[in-house]
Amino acid sequence: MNLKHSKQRDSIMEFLRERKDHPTADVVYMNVRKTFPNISLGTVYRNLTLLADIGEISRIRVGDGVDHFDADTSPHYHFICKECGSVIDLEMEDMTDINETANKNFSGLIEGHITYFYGKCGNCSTKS
Amino acid sequence: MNLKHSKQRDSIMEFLRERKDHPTADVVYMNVRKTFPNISLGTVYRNLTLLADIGEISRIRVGDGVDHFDADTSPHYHFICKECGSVIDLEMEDMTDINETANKNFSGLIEGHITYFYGKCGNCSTKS
DNA sequence: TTCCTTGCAAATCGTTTGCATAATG
DNA sequence: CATTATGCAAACGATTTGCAAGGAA
Repeated sequence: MNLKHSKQRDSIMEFLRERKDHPTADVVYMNVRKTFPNISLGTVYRNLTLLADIGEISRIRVGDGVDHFDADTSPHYHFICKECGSVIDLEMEDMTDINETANKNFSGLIEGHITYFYGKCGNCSTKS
Repeated sequence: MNLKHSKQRDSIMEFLRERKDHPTADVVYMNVRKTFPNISLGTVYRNLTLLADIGEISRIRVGDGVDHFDADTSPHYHFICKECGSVIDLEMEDMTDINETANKNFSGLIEGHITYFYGKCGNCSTKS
């Protein structure tokens, strides 16, 4: 894959890096538009997909029907608040051992797992 | 919620119960159509959503952009093959303890987790 | 000058919904 | 009869794609 520089892509990366709340494509679009008023949603999607493909960012699917994106590609777990829907990083050790547990009665080959936790975030659990 | 009987719904449930490969709405539609040629996709979606809401079946989101459905509502983990995309039940103990692990450095309240494993299924790992 | 990237709009995909009619209790 | 369920088609939201024009190497 042959890449060329693009100010739009840089701006998307930059925005993603300064946010730790895993924005959606639309949120990226809204914000990058402050710098590039003419950028199109298509361009945002194209770049997010490209960046995810080359491993610069990661795509997070938490089952809310919308893809979230994260500039932090280091392995870590996510928490999703049932109330406000926010996606939060969790500070906990990696559970690579559960792959082996899962492999015990399995005929194929387990290479990894995706886990996310849900409940109420700090904000929403005090309010109620 | 007030329910009335419907042959279409019965047929959907029946089909789901005899399959353990977690079919998508479209697959359900294709198959139930053998019995009810005039059934509409809308009806299939309506019933799958209804059945999932009342807990008769469960909706599985594995990040492939399509919802899968499972007549087995008992808690269990799933495996998704990277090659063929099939969704397979795993026989392993429940890992409720990881909720507490995750809660340690977290300010909110963790109520549960969703985990799925990925890799190559028995079929696809022998072929390659 | 090559060919990657963009903006725009149309298209696609999975899913939902409004409406008039049919089936159920 | 009162209501829920259906079939159909149109509507939807998120994402992708074709194309002609713009920008980087």
